[in-house]
Amino acid sequence: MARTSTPLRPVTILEVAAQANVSKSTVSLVLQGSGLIREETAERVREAARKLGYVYNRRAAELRQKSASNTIGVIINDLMNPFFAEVLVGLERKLVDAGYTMLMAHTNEDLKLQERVLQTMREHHAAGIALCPTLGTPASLTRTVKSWGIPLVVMVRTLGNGSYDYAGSDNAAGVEMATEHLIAAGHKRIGFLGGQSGPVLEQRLQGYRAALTKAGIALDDKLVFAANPTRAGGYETMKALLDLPRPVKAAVCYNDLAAFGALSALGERGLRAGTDFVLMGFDNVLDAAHSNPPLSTVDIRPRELGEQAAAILLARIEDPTQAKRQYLADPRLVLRQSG
Amino acid sequence: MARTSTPLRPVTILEVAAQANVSKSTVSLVLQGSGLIREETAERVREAARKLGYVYNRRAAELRQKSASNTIGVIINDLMNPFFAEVLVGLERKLVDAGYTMLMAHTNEDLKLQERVLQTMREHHAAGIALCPTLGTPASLTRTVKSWGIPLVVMVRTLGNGSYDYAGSDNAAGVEMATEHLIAAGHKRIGFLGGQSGPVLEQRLQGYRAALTKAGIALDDKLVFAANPTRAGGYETMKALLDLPRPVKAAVCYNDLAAFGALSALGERGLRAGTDFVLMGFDNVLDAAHSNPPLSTVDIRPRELGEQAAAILLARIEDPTQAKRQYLADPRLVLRQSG
DNA sequence: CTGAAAGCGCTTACAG
DNA sequence: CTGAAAGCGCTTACAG
Repeated sequence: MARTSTPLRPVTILEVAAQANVSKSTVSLVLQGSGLIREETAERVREAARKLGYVYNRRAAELRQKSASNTIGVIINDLMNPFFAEVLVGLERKLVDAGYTMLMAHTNEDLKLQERVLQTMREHHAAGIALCPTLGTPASLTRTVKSWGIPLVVMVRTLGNGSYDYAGSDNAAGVEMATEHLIAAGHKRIGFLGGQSGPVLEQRLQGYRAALTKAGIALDDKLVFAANPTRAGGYETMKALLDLPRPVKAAVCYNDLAAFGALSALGERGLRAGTDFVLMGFDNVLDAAHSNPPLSTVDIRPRELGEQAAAILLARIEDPTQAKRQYLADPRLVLRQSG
Repeated sequence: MARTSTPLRPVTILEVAAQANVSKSTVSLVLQGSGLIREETAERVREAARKLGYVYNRRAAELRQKSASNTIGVIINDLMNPFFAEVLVGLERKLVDAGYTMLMAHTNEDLKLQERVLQTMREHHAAGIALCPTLGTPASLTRTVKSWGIPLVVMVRTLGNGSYDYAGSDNAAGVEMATEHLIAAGHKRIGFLGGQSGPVLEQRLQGYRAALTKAGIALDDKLVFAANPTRAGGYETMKALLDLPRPVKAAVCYNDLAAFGALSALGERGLRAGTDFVLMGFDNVLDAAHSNPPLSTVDIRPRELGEQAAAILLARIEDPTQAKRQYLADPRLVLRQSG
């Protein structure tokens, strides 16, 4: 009777060895693709494994080898933001290409949860961790993870001034470009919409201020509205901006998501972005090309950012002693309808 | 000298045992939270573990127990679609609450990749798999995974007529409601925009046809435009619809994403959804509340869908013999500006 | 090129 | 309540 697949008693290399008439060491060598075994024998082993429905037991192998697992932990703080979804896709692609599997966790800006998933990844012997840190993460975290012996790449948000592997974007330069673009179009009163306090907001705000300063425009605090970097945040702050006694006709947003919300608010007031009001986003998520109207924004290629983060992490796993690496996406203005 | 954290030689229960002056069995029992050990002893063990920086070695434990890992494989076909991102967030939340870690993979509609990640999850001894199948996945896959001894829940897309755990939505009923809403508003020529061929498109199209039939409106094939369920797809098909010789002023979209693209096309033509044209989406992703204008759509609560999928999978893991379970999100119309 | 033996870090009966 | 011993499925020197 043919052996049907019974999950009850998984096949081990011992059975494969018996079937192929070799010792289990030989089977092990073949499975690892060692060149030490005669091709004829190797084929017989592979045949036996196939026939018996053998499944490689990673845990046993890793335990014996005392090696890290082939998983990489990825911690994202806000998956609902398409920017992070795009980063994630880029990251994942590179990781599976390199033979890794992704352990994914979503922290939703919850520091306690972040601690927990970090611990879990440690227990899983993750080969590396890509972390987009929750707001409020202590700068010492990079050292902590290092002390665990796990390579780490920090993404998007910086973590203090220490030196660590990092993939992000030049936020200040990007927003400065966007702001300058509006200034060049003749605007003097330019709003800034959205963004939670944190390193990224600081950097982007700095770019905003730099552009104004260079143009000799005084900073007007009443024009900057912090808010959650969400559609809702952009929507509310745009309405607040439009309600200002002295009219404003231009704004740069913390990110595209906020800009989409702002577009919605503009529409609600019967205003059309690009003609009645000029608006700049930041990120250039896929959606920006097909919003209503299409969004002018600062392109930092989210997907490539994820790929670069993966490349840095992979290189670090390869060589733990190499110098720290940084990738800072070079911001590029992409002009569409809105601005 | 105090022991500093050296990742080089991980601490084992043997060392903890020595430190606490007990045998390693006792340590093991304490770590598992067994009530067999006197609290005083247990505390001494925990103290020793803490002091030595002991990290639980899951692999060794799982290997010995021959148990599944505490990971759950989640396979998503399109993370760029906020609908799936929301499903994922709901799913992940429930999973970590139950003490699991998520192995995440993105297939991007690539069948070969799906096979590969499924194998990987098998090798990892995933405790369960939540799969949103790639288009073209054979219906037999549910049986295959079952034969591996791994609980499976299928999400969103059905997989043949077999009986299996499933979480999705009542697509036909949802689109029928949306279409009826447009008919009730007096429209007779109603477009259908976007959607790749597959079970979901079939179901939604069926709802569209059912509503027309009930209202005694003849189906006009020239009004249905299949396309990728993306913003670009919605954008292109809306333009094609508007270019039809006989004007059309209403459409239901395959999903919200396509609807957003359609909104963009409408704006480009100087048309305002809600007044010049009425448009319905499907899904009710978060973005729908703040599009320009806010989108009327069919709410299937993506996040809850993910939570339900997790609940079904968790229940199956708990009791592999229980009857098949299905969750079909009950569609609800949410009317905003566009329709 | 192949086989016998030890051991990765845990858990689990089994005695005591 | 605690300890000694076996074993999970692999890999890795070490002989031959």
